[in-house]
Amino acid sequence: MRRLPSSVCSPSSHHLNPITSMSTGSNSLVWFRKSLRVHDNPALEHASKCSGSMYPVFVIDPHYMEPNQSSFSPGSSRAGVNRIRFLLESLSDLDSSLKKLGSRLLVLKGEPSDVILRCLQEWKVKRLCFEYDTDPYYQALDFKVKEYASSVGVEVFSPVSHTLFNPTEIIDKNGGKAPLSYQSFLKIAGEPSCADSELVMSYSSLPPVGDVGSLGVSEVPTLQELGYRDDEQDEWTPFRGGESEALKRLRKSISDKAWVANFEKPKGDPSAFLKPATTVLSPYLKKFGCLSSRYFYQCLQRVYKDVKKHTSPPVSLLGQLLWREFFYTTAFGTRNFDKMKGNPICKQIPWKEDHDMLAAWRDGKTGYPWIDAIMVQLLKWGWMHHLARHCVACFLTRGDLFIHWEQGRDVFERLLIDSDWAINNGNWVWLSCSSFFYQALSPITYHMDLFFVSKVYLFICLHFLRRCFFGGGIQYNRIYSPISFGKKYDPDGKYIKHFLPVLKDMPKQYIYEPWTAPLSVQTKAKCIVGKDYPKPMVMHDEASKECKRKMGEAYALNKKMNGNIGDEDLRDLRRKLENDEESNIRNQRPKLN
DNA sequence: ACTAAGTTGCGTGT
DNA sequence: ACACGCAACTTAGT
Repeated sequence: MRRLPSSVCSPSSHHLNPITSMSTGSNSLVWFRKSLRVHDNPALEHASKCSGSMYPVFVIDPHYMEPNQSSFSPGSSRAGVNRIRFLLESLSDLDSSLKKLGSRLLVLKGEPSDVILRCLQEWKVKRLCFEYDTDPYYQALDFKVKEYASSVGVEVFSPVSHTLFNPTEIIDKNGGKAPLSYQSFLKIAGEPSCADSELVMSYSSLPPVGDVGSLGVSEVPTLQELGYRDDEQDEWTPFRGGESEALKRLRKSISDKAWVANFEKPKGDPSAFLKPATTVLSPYLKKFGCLSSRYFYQCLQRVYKDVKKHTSPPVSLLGQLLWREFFYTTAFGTRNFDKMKGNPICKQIPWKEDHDMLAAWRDGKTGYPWIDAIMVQLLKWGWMHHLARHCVACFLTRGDLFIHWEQGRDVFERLLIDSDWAINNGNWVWLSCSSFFYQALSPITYHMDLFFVSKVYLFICLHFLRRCFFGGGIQYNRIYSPISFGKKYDPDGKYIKHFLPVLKDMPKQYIYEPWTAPLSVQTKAKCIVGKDYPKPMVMHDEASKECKRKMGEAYALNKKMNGNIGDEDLRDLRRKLENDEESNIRNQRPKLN
């Protein structure tokens, strides 16, 4: 077995009690939450060093897992069936890996801190090991568990191993604040400690599980045993959960060295679904930790070493891994990160509350096939390409509907198999132009040293100065078109036809705008717009113009108030914007007729 | 006060 | 494929 650097254990190393940590021959409990894997799992490794029994535990938390019939799609109120299934597959895979090593996974049900406390008592555990977690839910839960454990003399080992960096350390290095731009994050973060350390990838055997007593331990349950139905939908996610699947997928991705070396995120095709344009490693990395981010990092570095030229962050594959780190750090270092109100880095914007519009977006019934197909892919697969997520998020918020990003966030959080608290919230804040939205200058800055050479460079100089003083443009003006964005990748609409079969016979010149097709064409395609497929809920040109205007006013107010905007200010602005909108419509009406 | 720098748009033209 | 006009920012650091 190979050792890890001690730095990975840092956040709670002060919990190492010199008296209890000497108690060899005692029992240990490894509590799995994320990190549903054997490889590079420091909590498991530490627990396995006990010379008594080791109890590997997973707690089924009713808070997340209680079936809810009144949700808009099958699942619990917090998770769709796709993600619950993905979790159960991950647990089964973990259980079978543990069984091969002479152990097994013990599944218990209940409020996790209650369950863990009972386990500690019943099994006379002396060492409790679980991965450190920055999500607010686990911060509160873990605090309770640690309090109890230290009060009864149980050693707690809680290493940072979900991320490459320790968010606490990065925030400290940055003077107590989370860095707000990717570039500044990279500068502060530097090299991760796993860059030159050996990771523990496997074991020859694990300590045996002791007597489990009367605590209601079970095997990994099935969907049906948990009370879910999966016969209500014809298509489900093609992605299977688990560490074995994660490692298989990783090996397949990195075996194509040229593909890894040339990976550039903004160039991927969001409409590719038969063979997605990205690795689809996110479900394995993010939510359940079936794949170690540190192992992935080392694999990428090995590939980069072997090739002459490769892309770099932010667009490279490594760049994607570091985006995850960036969002974890920012989310951990920001108060009320998942809310607009009371969030110091979030613009206060008078978003609309409109349940019907939200439901139309959520159910894939906006009347824009590109948007609806993406939302159907979310419902069916629990996964979409990153840029496809951008399109629907922009459409819901600042692009067309002007609905609150928190409501879109809730839908994603429930349905995505890779949904992750920090990354999901971070991306919604970003896409709604509520924070971190700055735009780089063009590479023309590189010509600075040539300014004096000729008239040509004088021109470039003037151009540069203009760009410099007036900036690269603010992003709320840059709206993804629900018609043309998809078209440039998939002019035939294959993606739309797969996820919206009602449009499968619509000719390709109308597939992105079926309401423009003559009635004879709609009849022939057996798809009458307004009957078989909805009419567009807003006209994009007008709606996006309206949104830009509202964003402009909201930004101006934020600037004027220096970010200190109260409920009343926001209500007044909302009223003003709505009045303006009405009078604009009134003024336009005569022209339209 | 000033400067530097910040992940990924659209429509139109060649 | 690439270039241009569009409209005309905000923050952190000095």
